[in-house]
Amino acid sequence: MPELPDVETWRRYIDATSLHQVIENLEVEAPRMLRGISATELRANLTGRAFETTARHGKFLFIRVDQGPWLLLHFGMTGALKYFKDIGEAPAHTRLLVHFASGYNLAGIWQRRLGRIGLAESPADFVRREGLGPDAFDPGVGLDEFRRLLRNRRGGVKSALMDQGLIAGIGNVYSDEILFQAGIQPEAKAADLDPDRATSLHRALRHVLRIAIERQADPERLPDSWLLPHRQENARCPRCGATLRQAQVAGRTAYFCPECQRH
DNA sequence: ACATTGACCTGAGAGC
DNA sequence: TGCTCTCAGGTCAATG
Repeated sequence: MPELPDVETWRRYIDATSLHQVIENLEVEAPRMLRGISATELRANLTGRAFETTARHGKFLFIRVDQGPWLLLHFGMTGALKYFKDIGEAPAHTRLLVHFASGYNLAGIWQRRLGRIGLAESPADFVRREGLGPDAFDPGVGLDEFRRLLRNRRGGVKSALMDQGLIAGIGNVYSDEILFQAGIQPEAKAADLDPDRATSLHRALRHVLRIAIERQADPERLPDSWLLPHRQENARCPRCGATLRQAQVAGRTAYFCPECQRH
C-alpha cells in the first residue's frame, strides 16, 4: 500500500508530467475526502494557476500552486495517480480530476475513499499542525536521533516504526521488510534494542527505502531476497527457508521469519 | 503512554 | 449464480 516509497514515486510522476500547465478546471467526486475545505474553495484556489513544484513528507504529497497554497494528497490504502489525454480514458474510481489547458488531465484514483485531499499553507506548517515526526528518509535523521526516538518508546519496535508522529512514512509492509533485514522481531521492545541492533535497524531502514524508491516501489522489481515478495501465508523465508510466521502486531498482520529475526 | 478495537471504505476471494 | 463473510491495512477515535 502507499507508503513512503510509493508516495515518492508519485511525487516524481507529478514532476515528470503535471508541472507548469494552466489548470482549467478541477472536479472532486468524493467530497468526504476533503478536509477543512469545500470543492468550490479548492477549485477557486487552483483554477487559472499551475503546479510549480512538489514536496513529500512521510506519506503526504504536496504540490505547490504558483503564488498560492499547496495541494495536499494522502493516498490511504488504495490511492494512485494517472496522467492522460483522452477524458474517455478516465480511470475507474477517479475521485479528483484536474483538467489542464493543454488538454491533458491528472486523475487522483482511490478505489476505497480512504485518503485525503486538501490545501496546506506549506509542508512545514502542515507537518507541525499534524504533529508528524521527521520524514523517515530524511538524511537528517541520523543514527543518534534514531536511537533517541526509540529509547523513549515503551512498546514494540514495529509499532514505533509505524507511528507517524514518531517518524513519518513507514507502514505495515515496509516495517516488516525493515525488521526482516535488520533481523529483529516485530514485537521486540523498542527501548530494549542494544546499540548494535539499533544501528542495524537504522541501516536497514535507509537501505530498504532507498532501494524501494529506486525500483519505483514496484513489488515485481524488488529483490527476491527481500521479505516483501514472500509476504503471504505459509511462504518460506528467502534467507533460511523456514516457514514465515504471521502474527497480529499493533493491530496489523505482521510477517516475519522466526529463525532470522530475534528479540 | 501504550495496546486494542471498531469505524471508515470497497472489491476480491472463499465458502456455502 | 448469488449470497454472505472475511480480509486487505492507513488513520482516527474511543476504550482499557
